Amino acid sequence: MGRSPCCTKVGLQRGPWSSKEDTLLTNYIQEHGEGQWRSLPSKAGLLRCGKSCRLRWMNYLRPGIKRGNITPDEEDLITRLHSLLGNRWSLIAGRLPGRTDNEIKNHWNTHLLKKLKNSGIEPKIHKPSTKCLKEDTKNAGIETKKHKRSTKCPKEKSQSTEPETGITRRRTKKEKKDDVNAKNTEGSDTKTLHIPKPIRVSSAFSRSNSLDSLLSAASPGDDRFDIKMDSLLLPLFRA
DNA sequence: AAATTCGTCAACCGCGCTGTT
DNA sequence: TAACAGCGCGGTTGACGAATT
Repeated sequence: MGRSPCCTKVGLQRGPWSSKEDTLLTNYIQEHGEGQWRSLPSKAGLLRCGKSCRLRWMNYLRPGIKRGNITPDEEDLITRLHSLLGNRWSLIAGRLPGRTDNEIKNHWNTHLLKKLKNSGIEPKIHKPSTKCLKEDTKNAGIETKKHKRSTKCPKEKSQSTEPETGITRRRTKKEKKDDVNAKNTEGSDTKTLHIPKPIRVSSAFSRSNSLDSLLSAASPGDDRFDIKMDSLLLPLFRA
């Protein structure tokens, strides 16, 4: 489908938000409500794109947002939900009042991932890490967009595309991760499996963030139900 | 003290979906 | 039914402070 850029980037402010911008956005939304993100910036007097405004509101300015101090209970819940849902951060966030998908995603990537690895658990499948589990993971229905994007040309980044000069430079985290992945697969005889086109489960039913709505949206016998059950419950049955 | 590396997280990017025309 | 607009999502980046060398 035809798709125009979300905004013309010329003349728009980027980077961290100032308190003045926060105030403008908050005031506007309090007066007019959420939505119409595309036209919101000009109406609110902001030099930001609509997406940026939405993100700022959803993650930081919205009333009831908790910041930091994720409790052990919350961590436990995140871990369990991740074992059920995979990287569906918005669904996971929906079960944690006051937490945003972005915060949970960050916390997962920076804290929980390490924690699980340190305790010998493969975070992606929530089982003890063993080589033979690789194929189970791929069949478990937990799929990410990364696979879909793998054919795209990588975005040009001045830092990461620097030619070999012999000069030490700071490596991006992606490069580091790629190194680890390369090491892990080195000498591996893991076969490339055909993976069916990933299905975005949340969108297959509704845009609600609610796990309950996801679970109740389809009924047994419905194709969508089978997909949903595979996606959500197979990892548990295999445990 | 300076240089380098690491860790964190706010923000950006691009894709795909739904709704509307 | 195609084209488009708007939105939400998940992956990734990069700035910045902390820790280490």
